[in-house]
Amino acid sequence: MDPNRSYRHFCAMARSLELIGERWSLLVVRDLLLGPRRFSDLADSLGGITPTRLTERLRHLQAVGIVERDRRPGRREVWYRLTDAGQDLGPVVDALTLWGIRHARPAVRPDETVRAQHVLNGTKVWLDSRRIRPRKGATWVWHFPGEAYTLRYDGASWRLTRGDAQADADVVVRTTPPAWARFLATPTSGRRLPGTGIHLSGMRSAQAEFAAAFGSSLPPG
Amino acid sequence: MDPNRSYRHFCAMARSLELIGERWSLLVVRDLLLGPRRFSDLADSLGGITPTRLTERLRHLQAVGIVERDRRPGRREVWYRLTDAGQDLGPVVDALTLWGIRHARPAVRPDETVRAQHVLNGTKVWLDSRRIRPRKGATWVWHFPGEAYTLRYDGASWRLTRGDAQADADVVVRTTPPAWARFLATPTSGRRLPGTGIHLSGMRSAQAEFAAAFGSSLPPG
DNA sequence: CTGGATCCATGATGATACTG
DNA sequence: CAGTATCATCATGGATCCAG
Repeated sequence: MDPNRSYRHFCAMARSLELIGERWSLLVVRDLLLGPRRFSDLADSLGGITPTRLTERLRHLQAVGIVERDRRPGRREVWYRLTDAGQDLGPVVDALTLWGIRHARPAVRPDETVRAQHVLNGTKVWLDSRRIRPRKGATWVWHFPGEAYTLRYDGASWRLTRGDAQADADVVVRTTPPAWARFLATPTSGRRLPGTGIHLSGMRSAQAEFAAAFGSSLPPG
Repeated sequence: MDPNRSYRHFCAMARSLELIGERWSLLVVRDLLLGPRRFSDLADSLGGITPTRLTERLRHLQAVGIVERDRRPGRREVWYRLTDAGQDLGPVVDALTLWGIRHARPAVRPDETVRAQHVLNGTKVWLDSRRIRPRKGATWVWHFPGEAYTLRYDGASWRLTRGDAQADADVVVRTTPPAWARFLATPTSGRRLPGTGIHLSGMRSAQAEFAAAFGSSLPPG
């Protein structure tokens, strides 16, 4: 088992792919980008990966300095998190995400699992690519059953975090991962907000700005 | 042989990786980013790939709309080039290249082939990441034995093209791929220009700007 | 329940040789 | 020049089991 098979090119991209080019590796990084996760969190959000494979990938990512393993004394769980080098893979994930949005037909397939984090990362990359630029600090919160995510515009780009921004949300979206996924997969011309399984709250002007960002408009009244 | 094995995630990045995540695929794209190449050009610049694998990757990239195959009537050669979707993978290649420069120890290994295109793409990404911003239109040309490459600053980022920019070069670098690779792999504090196997020409002020961009300075006189 | 390990079948890749 | 053919090896998935 030598996942480090070299391409033998003097090429920085080839070097990167020698470290994170195997199947699943970048998906593990993607799922750690918003913060530490346990083995079983990863196994769940990665869907089809087998425990063997996940163990192997985590060990390898740890060996090359992308992932750190954190076991607190007295605690049974093991938390995995990204090192600084791992966090620096964010732009790689975003570039692949943007290309996928543009060229890889992002319709929801019937047999797919839909995770909130993945859908919202797509939302973030899409907003960045569309140059959606509200006032600095604008904050939109998605409430899904059991979890919440926040997108905040920092004046230059959008930032995705896990959890609820509490009081300072301009818009709160209540929906489910599949409902929001279907909305994103709809061409802008066919989008309606609020829509099936999507409920908005917040000041009307903020809701209108939100809807406009996604190519929709609010119904009158 | 099903290179489209789905991850079954509703995730744009996973979609992308289903199309270009297999070994060699992104390296083929990388080598086509500067223009069409023949099968044997690719086999050469990709070094270790076997003909079977290269054929398979090209067919697959063609099937998913990233590569086009072009055979002129009466000609034996087949030219491969990127579609627009393929060209859009440029940011993915650049993001991986930048990560590799920062985190994947880009020293030249003894058994590696060093291709001018790969080294200069690293040079381009490095200049972009360092925010090296000369006047708009600034043009630096590298002359290697048998081939030439041009880097030009367009006011926002650096552009790499194959071939000589002819008369409007501000600086011309005469060197070899390994010599320039060793220069790039040297920490900025240890770089010297001109250096071993690296010869500069152009107005002295332009040469000084060039050297400064790479963290070096010119010797007095 | 968390975090694995093991076994086996199959898919993906590499090495080498050869062809129109 | 642009591939095929054949065979060996490596990587991955599926299923099952196990220790703390």
